[in-house]
Amino acid sequence: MHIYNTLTRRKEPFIPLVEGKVSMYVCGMTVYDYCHLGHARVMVAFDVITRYLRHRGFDVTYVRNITDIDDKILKRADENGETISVLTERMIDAMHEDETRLNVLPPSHEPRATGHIGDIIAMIETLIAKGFAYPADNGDVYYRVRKFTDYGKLNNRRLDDMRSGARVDVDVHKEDPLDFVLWKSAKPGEAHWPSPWGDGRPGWHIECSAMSTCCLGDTFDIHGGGPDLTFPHHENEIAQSEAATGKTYVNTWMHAGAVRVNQEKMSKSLGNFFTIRDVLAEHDPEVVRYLLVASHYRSAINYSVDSLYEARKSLTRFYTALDGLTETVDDQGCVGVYAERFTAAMDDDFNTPEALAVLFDLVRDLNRARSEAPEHALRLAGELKRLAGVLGLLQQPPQIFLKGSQQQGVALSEEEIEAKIAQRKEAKTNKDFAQADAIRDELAALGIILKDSREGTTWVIETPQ
RNA sequence: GGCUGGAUGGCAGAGUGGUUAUGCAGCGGACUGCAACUCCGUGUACGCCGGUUCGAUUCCGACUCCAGCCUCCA
Repeated sequence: MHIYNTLTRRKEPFIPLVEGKVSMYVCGMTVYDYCHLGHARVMVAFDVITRYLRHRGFDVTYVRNITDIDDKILKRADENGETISVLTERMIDAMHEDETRLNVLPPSHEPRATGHIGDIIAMIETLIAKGFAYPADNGDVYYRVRKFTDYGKLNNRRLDDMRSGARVDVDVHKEDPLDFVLWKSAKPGEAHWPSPWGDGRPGWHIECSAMSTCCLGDTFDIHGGGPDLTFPHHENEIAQSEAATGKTYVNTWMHAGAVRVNQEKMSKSLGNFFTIRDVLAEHDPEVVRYLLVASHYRSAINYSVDSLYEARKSLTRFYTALDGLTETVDDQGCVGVYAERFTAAMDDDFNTPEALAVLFDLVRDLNRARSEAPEHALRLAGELKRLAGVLGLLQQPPQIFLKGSQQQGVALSEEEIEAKIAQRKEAKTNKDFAQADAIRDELAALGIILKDSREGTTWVIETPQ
């Protein structure tokens, strides 16, 4: 199995620290607002990774933190006239709801920054004791970047190049403009915790170092996150943790690709983001998940209504193939070639597009087998559902997907549609094809597509444009 | 300015030193009362310029363009 490592900028054989076990930490949400599709991308990417690693037999401990104390949270709570805990609890609930709808499994642990203040303070004390950090006279504690000689290794940056970029705040309290804050002193009225340096709150980067070490140990296998976290966040995490422990922090760094809109990154600061809940108000969650799985996790994806349409069409093909086949448990036999190809694709840095291509090949095989070799078709259907399940897809009953899930308003009830179909059957029996076609056209105008077969007539909801 | 990715057929999107990705759309055929679904067949693809090679879309170098990070952002 190979995974692309941001640190080395190449695919490497994946060898976990402890055979058969994987320790993984992913930077989660700062809970001051609803999650957008960029968050969905990270959630789904690492959900697929976790599911696949477990499918491969690894015992995965997946930790994803929640940042529940932060400048943006203070600001938003203040704007809303609510306490930070009321705000963060509401956003955490919303986040859990979003991920459940996207069929994202909960992480093994979901530590919160406010639950680890003691660990954070302890790590800062270690850094001060080792000379990697210093308290300033304003009550802040800063990390002494130049003391950590490996600083910049994740991003291939040198401190002196960054200086010339001149995009760093000059702060009279810092020894060096590039030093970053570990502990922020509280202004009057701000949420705060007591510390050896006075009342304050943790800086952003230190919480991840403290929580990951706390949950997974000084060194662990995989650290993941969004594309914009490589610098400075993950660089700073390395500086903090490796200075504090003297050990390698993380073996494999993984970063998801960006979600774009009109070729621009979807982000809070650009204001061009779609929240997950807004998108799910109009689209089947599985369609959104499919869209995210249909591209490789590291490549950028452009979000558009067209791309959702494509995703729905693809899922329709899958569900149409599964429709009417009660999957048998007997997944042995001569269908193993697909599992082999699927595994080969996923072993290669979680190549989900390739894995889906294998499943499409399986679908063709299945459709071909439907009439001539029904038992083979059943086995293939079972295999399709099993493999797609590793991607968190195709677990709905086909009819539920094809007849339109909850969101889509259909003008007729199922009974009314069945009545129309019965009328049309009557007309067909009487060779009144004009009448039969009129009924079919009438339903088609409502987005209901009829399919005749030897067994009778079924219907599905047309993929909305 | 520094750093990191990317540029594939109408669209989306993998991959490979020489042989079909896959999906959607298109075209031809089968099935059908006619359709839909499904199946069979099918097309002009690898940004640009050099280099290495018997042969490069795939390796190397230059160039152009796009995106991201360097400031809170997944």
